[in-house]
Amino acid sequence: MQGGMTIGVIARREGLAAETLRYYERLGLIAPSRRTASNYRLYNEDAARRLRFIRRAQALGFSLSEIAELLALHQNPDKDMLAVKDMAQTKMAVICRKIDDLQRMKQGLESLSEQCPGHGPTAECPILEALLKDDV
Amino acid sequence: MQGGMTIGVIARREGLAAETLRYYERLGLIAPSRRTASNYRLYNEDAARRLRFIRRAQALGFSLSEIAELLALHQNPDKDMLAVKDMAQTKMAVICRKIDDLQRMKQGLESLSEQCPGHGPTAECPILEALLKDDV
DNA sequence: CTTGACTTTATAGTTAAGTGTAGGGTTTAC
DNA sequence: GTAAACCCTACACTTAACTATAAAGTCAAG
Repeated sequence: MQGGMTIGVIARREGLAAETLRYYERLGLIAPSRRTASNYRLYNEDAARRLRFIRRAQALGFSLSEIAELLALHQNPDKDMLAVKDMAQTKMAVICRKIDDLQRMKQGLESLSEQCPGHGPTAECPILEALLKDDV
Repeated sequence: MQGGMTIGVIARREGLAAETLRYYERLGLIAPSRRTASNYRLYNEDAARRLRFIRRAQALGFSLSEIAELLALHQNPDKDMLAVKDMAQTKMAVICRKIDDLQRMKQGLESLSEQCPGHGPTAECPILEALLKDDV
């Protein structure tokens, strides 16, 4: 078995399950560089680099389909890096909105929590009362 | 059809789909106060209050199963409001961690975006290069 | 008395990113 | 030469919160 890593070897090296690699292949994210006579996938260092790309891009909040787009942009010499920068900035905007939403949730929980004495029957719990109250 | 709202009426009033109400019922979140002779669900104001409870609790980041717990706490006179406060504080901690994660993503995207001149072939894009680079 | 807008149940599909299984073939180590 | 560990495909399952469908029954208006 020379000239490449089998799926188990590269998966172990990159900290993924072999099925995850096959899944990524179905999505068009990575393909083995070739197959053995017995149809085993063989991967090279380029595949390992792509897997690290995927991991890092996921850590920045990109979905697998967005990562496929990013990889396609990288592959295509006619494309401009503006497209990449645009994706990064769009993603930043999405993340900022999520942060805002979460901060609003946090503040809501904080102010309700402050009103709760912390003991007594739940029927008098100010948190539950606030959630149940009639006014919209 | 007196003495209650049919599923379509309360759903429209609360801005939900009727199927969502049936779904909530399967999860044990709300039940109609009674059924007509022809087996139609009938809801009262209490159900409407519960639906608003669900909506507000969702807006604070609680899952439907957590909301079921909250409603059960409210129903049970033997329970203490400490349990509610604990859930609120646990949820706050979860939200804080999510905010941290997102802030780290945002900073990563920001610093990569700053390095990108914004035009030129994608092969030279510093964002893609950073994601692809060999060192761990 | 029929048409259309409701309602009922049970069941299946959606999204994202995997994970698990069945039923087979292959390679490696002893 | 055989057992363990690996690989193949195809398909089903997972979670959360819905959403949609089919096939049937009910209700209100004209």
